[in-house]
Amino acid sequence: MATKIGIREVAKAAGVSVTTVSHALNDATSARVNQQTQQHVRAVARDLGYAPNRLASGLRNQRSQILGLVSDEITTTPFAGAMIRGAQDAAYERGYVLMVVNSGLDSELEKREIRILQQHQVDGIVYAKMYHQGVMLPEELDGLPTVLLDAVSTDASVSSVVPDEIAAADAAVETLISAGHTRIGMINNVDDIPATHGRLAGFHNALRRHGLTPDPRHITAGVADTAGGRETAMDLLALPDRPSGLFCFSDRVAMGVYQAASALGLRIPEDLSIVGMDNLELIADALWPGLTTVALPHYDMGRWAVVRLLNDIEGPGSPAVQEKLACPVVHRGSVGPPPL
Amino acid sequence: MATKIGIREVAKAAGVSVTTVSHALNDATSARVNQQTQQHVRAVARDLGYAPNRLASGLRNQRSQILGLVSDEITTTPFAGAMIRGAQDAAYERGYVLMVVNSGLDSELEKREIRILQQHQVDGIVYAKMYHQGVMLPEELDGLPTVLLDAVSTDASVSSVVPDEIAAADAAVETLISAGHTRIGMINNVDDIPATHGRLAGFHNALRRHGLTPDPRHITAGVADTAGGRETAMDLLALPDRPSGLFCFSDRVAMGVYQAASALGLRIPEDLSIVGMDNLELIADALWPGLTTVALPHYDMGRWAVVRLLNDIEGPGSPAVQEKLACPVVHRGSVGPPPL
DNA sequence: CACAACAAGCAAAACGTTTTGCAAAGGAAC
DNA sequence: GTTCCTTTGCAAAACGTTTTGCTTGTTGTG
Repeated sequence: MATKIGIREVAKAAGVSVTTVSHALNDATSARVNQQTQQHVRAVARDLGYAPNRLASGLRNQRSQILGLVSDEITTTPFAGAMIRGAQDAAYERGYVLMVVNSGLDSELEKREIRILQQHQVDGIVYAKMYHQGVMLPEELDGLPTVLLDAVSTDASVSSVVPDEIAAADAAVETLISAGHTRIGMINNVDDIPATHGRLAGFHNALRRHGLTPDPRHITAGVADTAGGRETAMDLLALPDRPSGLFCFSDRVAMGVYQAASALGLRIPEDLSIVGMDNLELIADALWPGLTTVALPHYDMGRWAVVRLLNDIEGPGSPAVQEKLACPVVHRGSVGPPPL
Repeated sequence: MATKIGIREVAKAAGVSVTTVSHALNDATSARVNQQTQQHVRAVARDLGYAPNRLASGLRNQRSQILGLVSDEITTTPFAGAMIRGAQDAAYERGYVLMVVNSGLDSELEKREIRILQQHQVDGIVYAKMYHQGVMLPEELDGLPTVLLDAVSTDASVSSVVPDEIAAADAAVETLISAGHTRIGMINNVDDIPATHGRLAGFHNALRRHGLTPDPRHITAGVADTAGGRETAMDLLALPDRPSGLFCFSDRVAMGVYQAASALGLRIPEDLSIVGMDNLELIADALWPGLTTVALPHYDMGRWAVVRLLNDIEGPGSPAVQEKLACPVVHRGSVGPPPL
């Protein structure tokens, strides 16, 4: 293998100094090099297949062009992938690269991993959670540009991005209302997390806007998985005046409702309309009929976080913002007009 | 903020030279520093909160302690997360960190991303695919230690790790046989990928070992998603001498079979036993009854790939190996004795 | 007592860039 | 023909480490 070619080799081959090569390649610095030489140097560099050593330039510039992404990743959902992909795409577009680290629930480990990222001189950190939650930032992040992804901080000095849970639930329920439903129920989660409260609020908002009053017995909650949804739905659907439309906390819960409906001999959407939430394609697309649901914008949140972080890094000073991203409704086949 | 503390500051504070600090901290180099001074230096370093700059040491050592992970990530499954987590855990244990990059199906983009990883001087690359496939390595990887994850290469000089599809399918079918089934069918995939052929082979192996001959009409194939599974199962289960046990190419297909069974009034597992494959918890755990299936060892594969890569990097010379990892059966409730 | 051997520590070079200050050459103005 | 810009280029310093000689004491051996 020929000796690794660095800027020196390029300089020699082009018959100029390394200074000139550097200037020619990073045209930024004012016209300190003539058009012709620049062209020439670039041609030579390309021919030689020169690729700058980013360790060296990072060292010199005090800029690594690396972003750290720390995540708890205890999830079995594909959400993590979408967020990371969004973040990575945005980073790529700006010439950065992502260093990914995950620590599960071990906060000691998390701290150690953050320190390692700092040793690698990351220019900033995306602190990601796999579901929308409130967090207290570990103090090792002090002084490092940071953006929260799918989480909000108790201290408001750091930017964050989360789904707009309220608007999302509102839109979900609106879908049922505009199909003609008036007796609408909800199966909520029992955990004390933002999604639980936000989605309930959105549910109420939509009904109120249309002058509908929900029957309290139609607003239930259970463990937010399929078994929980099934059990909760069994009771709810056994009611003599059961709702004709049901908003479910999540697609997994909705799947449980499908099972309960099937067990009770109810057809979807003829006898019961259902809207889920999350757009977990693995489930929403697989159910029969397809589940109408509202998508959590994981990819877009990942993107937003990195864009915001890079803006903070490259032009500091803008005040922190707490962003809520819109959640589009995805129509499939689980909503129809109410039975007569 | 106090001036960033580097090795110089530690040296000054400890009253020794930077050389001595370096030696004291990386005890590797033979006893060139006295026990006492070492202790002292370490204490000072800890008190000052010294953290080495890895850009600088990487530059000096020609070792970045960074591994690149390039993946196509077009998947909506949680598999990617498990693989990356496995890889990351293994990397962490050896003091390395992962730089993750994903390119979808765009091979031009992939090449550019690999070049960027090289600019960051990654010590090696894990080349990951999101489902088991054969690939041709992009030539930009020449000369860089590389391991394939969930893929095998046409050129056998690079190590790789994939699931043992044949053994996995064999174990799945064995589960049905040992429950007493003799009329066993399979719904396979139609794509020309290793999983398709491997799982079919495993199916035949298990039957043959027990002296069972499958009815050719019971071996079918369809698009490997839930709708495909449902349609294929509709025909298969309508047969007068339908199988009593069914091995499905994937959990998604199995979910389609559940739907078909429900539509035809067949109970699981009383009338029909089912084994899936993938252990897609989101589905296998949510189905009712739970789906017995065989797990793809994504986490372990991620780990294996990184361990192997680090061994190649730190002690080169061992011949490439094509590893197949075992896939454990996960028992839930979809297998029972055959109907009388 | 002379001399070697060794332990402990230091100064300086190197890794591959970017950037600052300086120098040479050319042209314009007087 | 001198002075003074402007343009173009270069040499050298710097970023924060690690490592290679080299120097100084100290101890041990004959």
